[in-house]
Amino acid sequence: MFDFTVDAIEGAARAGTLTLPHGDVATPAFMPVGTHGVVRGLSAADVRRTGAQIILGNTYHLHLRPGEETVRRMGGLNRFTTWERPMLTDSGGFQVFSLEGLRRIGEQGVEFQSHVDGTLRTLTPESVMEIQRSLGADIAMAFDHVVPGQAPHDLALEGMERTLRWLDRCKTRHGELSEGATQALWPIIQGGTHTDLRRRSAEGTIERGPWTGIAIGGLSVGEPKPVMHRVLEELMPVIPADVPRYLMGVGFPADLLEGIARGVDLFDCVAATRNGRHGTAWLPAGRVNVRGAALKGSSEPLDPECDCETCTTYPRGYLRHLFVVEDILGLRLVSLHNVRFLVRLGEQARAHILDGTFGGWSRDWLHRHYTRGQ
RNA sequence: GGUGGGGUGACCGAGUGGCUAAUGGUAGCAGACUGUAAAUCUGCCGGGCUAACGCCCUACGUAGGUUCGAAUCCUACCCCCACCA
Repeated sequence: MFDFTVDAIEGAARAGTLTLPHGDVATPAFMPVGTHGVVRGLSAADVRRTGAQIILGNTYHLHLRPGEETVRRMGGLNRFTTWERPMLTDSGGFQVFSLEGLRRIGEQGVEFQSHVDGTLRTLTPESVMEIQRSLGADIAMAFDHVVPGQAPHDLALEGMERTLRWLDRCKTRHGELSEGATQALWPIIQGGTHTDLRRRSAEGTIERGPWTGIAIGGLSVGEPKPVMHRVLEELMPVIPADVPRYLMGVGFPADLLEGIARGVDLFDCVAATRNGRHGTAWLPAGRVNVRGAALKGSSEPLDPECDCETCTTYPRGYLRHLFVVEDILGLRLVSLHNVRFLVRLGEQARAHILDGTFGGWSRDWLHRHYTRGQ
C-alpha cells in the first residue's frame, strides 16, 4: 500500500515513484495546498489538469470547518472534495507557528483561539491523529512545534525536543487507530537552523521508525536561503535513501530546483495559488505582475512555453483586464498557471534526472530565472 | 429677470484667515507574499532639482482687492443647480 522506489539518481537528486492507497506519485513532485479541502480558486478538475498527483488538506482548518465528523460521514476527504487521488493532511503544526498570538503551547498540546469565531480549541498529538483519521487522507502528518527561522538555540531546542516527544504520542495514537485503516504517519524533522539540533532531530526521528516518508519542517520561515540549503545538505545524508523526503512549505520555483538538487522528493507551498490570486505569475524568466501596466493591450500568452489553459487560451492583456476589473476568473487563471508551472517544473526535473541531464539543465534554468529575461 | 445654493488636485469630496501642496475615498503606478487568519497587505500618487534633509515653481472658476499672511474675507465677472417669475 505504501512504497517508494528510486527510479534514478543524479548527484543528490532523485526520481522516484511513491505508491499510496489512492495512486502513484512520480517524484520529484509539487503538491498544491488545499487547506480547507480546496486548492483555492480551482476546481478538482482544474487541479487534475495541472497534472498535480497529490494535494494537501489541513487538520486545524478542517477541524474548524466543517469538522472532521462531517467529512467522515461524507465518506472522507477524497469523497468530500471529489479528489479521488492521493491526499496528505497537514497536522496543524504550522498553525502553531503562523497563529502565534492566538495560541498557547503546553506540553500536553496547543490551545488555539479559533480565528473563525474565537472559541477555544485544543489540539494534542492524540486529537490531531484522531482528526486526521476521520479526514482519511493517505498520509497524516505528525503534530510538530515550528519555531521561527531566526529562533535561537534554546527555543529551537525546545521545539525540536517537543516535536520528538509529540511524535511518540502521535505514533501511539495513530497505531491504535489504524487497525484495518490505510493511512501513513509521516514524522517531521525540526531544529531550526542549528546543525546539531537538526541532526539530533533527524536521528531521533529515524530511530522511532520505520517510516514511509519523512518531512523536513521549519524551513522557509524567515531564515536566509543559503541557510536553508545548508540545512538540507546537512540533513540528507542522515535520512535513509529509500524513504521519500518532503520539504514542507517550499516553495518558489527556484526553491524547488534547489531542493531537488539536494535530494528532496516532495514539496508543497501556498505561494502558487496565493500569488496567483494576488496577480503575480511565475515565468521561466522570473515573474510578472499581471496587474502591471506593461501587460495592457498585450496579445502575447502569459508564458509561451506553458501548456496550461491560461497560457494556451488567454492573452496577457485580457488577464490584466480581469485583474483590473477584479473578476474572480483572473484569480483562477493565474492560480491555475502557477500551479501548472510548479507541477511541470517537477515533471521536467524528473525527466532530466532520468536522462542524467538534471545538473546542467537546472543550472541553466536557475540562471535564466534569476537574471530575468523579462 | 429675481432669490438661494455651488464651482477644490484625473474623478468624487473635506477644509471656511497661518499648523495647507491642501483630510478621506476612487482611479492610476510600484512592490510584498514559501506546511493559507491573505481575491490580502505595503508604498507612491501637481511639476522640477536632490542619494537624502530639503529647496524652488505652479495650484482651490476668472480678474482684482483687504491682510504680515487667503482655498478660506471683500468686489466684479463667468459657469452650474434649485425654486420663483
